[in-house]
Amino acid sequence: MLADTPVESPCPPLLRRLRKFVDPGPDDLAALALLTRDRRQADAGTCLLREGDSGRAALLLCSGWAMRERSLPDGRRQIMEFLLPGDMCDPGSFVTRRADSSVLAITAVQYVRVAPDLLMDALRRAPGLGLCLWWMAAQHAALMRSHLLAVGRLDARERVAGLVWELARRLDLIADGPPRVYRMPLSQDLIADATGLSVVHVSRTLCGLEREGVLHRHGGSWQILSRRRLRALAKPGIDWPQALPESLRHGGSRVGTTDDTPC
Amino acid sequence: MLADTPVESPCPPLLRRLRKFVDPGPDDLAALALLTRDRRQADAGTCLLREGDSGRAALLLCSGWAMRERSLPDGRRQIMEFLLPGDMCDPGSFVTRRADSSVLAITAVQYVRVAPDLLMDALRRAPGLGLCLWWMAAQHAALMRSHLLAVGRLDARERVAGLVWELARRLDLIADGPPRVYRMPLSQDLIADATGLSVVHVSRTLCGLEREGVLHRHGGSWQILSRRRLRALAKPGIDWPQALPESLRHGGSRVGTTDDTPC
DNA sequence: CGGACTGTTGATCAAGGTCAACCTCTGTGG
DNA sequence: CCACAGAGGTTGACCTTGATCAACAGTCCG
Repeated sequence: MLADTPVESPCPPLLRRLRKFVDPGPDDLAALALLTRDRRQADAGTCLLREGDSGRAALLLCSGWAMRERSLPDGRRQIMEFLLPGDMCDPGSFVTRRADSSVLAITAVQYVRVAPDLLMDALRRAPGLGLCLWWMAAQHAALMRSHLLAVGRLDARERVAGLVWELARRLDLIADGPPRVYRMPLSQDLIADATGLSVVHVSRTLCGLEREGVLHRHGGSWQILSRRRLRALAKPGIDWPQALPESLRHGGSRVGTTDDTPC
Repeated sequence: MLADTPVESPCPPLLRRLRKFVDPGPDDLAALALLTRDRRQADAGTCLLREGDSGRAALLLCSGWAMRERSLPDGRRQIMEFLLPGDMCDPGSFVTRRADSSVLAITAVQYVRVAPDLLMDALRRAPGLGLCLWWMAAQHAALMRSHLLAVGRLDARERVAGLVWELARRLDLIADGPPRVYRMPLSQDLIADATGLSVVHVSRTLCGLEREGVLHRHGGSWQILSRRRLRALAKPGIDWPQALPESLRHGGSRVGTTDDTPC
């Protein structure tokens, strides 16, 4: 049985998230722990995965911040998402020939590189893990849709506020207690490329929000002064992330049926 | 064995796509056919899935066009994607409590509603089906990233050209021979909400492209006059979609290992 | 024939981009 | 200890893209 192999603490932020929303069984957790053998680290600015690469592997971010971006020959670029500790960065690459976007470390990071066959193996042994991945992928897709809505239809204030709100919420999820001050290693340059604005306008917008007493920045520390107003600005929030539906929870390795026979 | 249950032709466009890129085994195809029992149809304008709904089911579009959109209380909306015949519209809803976006029929459509346990069952019996879904999800995610790049960093001409280019390519994939004239039931209103532009500006942009001899419209028929120039405008194309990597193909029900024992 | 819907065109306006100067840190080397 | 460089941030002036408003032209349909 997988359940009693020695478990070296794999990735606390991820576990915290999964426990809260998906409720994986002990076998699944053990299988997950086995995936995290190939630990690595990288300095800020390093490219963990380059657009066009064919080296197929999923990345699991354990500490630090990273981002996924796609850029054009002329220098324009769009940041697709910021990756926080506990984020699994596309297992989709397994079924794809070349990466369509790059992943860059924003700060120094620790991460795990998961090879395809390792994951496939784990999936076969602990089917509940598949559910976890599926859930993460679904949450991720919803987040991408929020970004698309933001960039396509919100104005500058809303986009910037939305980004700050999103990141604060995501940090809440992986911290044990929601902090009053958030550490966010974001240059305005990054915010601009994530929101589709220019650096200058991001500066203006942030100053505006600060002047109105919505938030306060100092160094890399962000404080949300008016949760209410920030949230109101960050429209597309819906309730995110959502827990796995009841019918699928408390199942451990069970995959969504009502009968109790394992596998 | 599933392989010899009678197969009522399920959804030709989907099969065409899968055969070309994923190469599913006979068991997988049979399992797929069994999923398509709950056939339905809907008129243009009908809402197939409403934002906030908790009814969890995947939709498989068999004929006609649909779209996924998300809208704000004040009327702004963003179209996330257009759904063409053969598109599977988020099996992600299975692991989610409420839909974060709506799916609307653009034309009259035929579609299949796949219930969660039906799919879960099929996945257990024909594991290769999981690979198909995984592949589709990965392609879909890449497409969403293209949209995000477009809306965030491309100008109006590039966005509109990009959309036309994308749709033409996708139509090619599900047709047997690439047509010289594409039927696209797109009002400029839809194009606007998909590209994050205003209707008026879409009109101007399209007229511009037409004046320059890049494309030609008449009624719902679109003709690409200069493939080269349209493609050049539609930057973010990468090569999409990508076939499944060799190591995973020709596997039928095998899931990415080299040994031949089934399951 | 009249209305609804979609597309086109012109005039005007505003959100946000661009360019450039300047400022504040922080770290580095003399 | 100071001088300096470089990165990131702020501010102002000006310009451009695309939004908005409004009028009008086709087309479809009862």
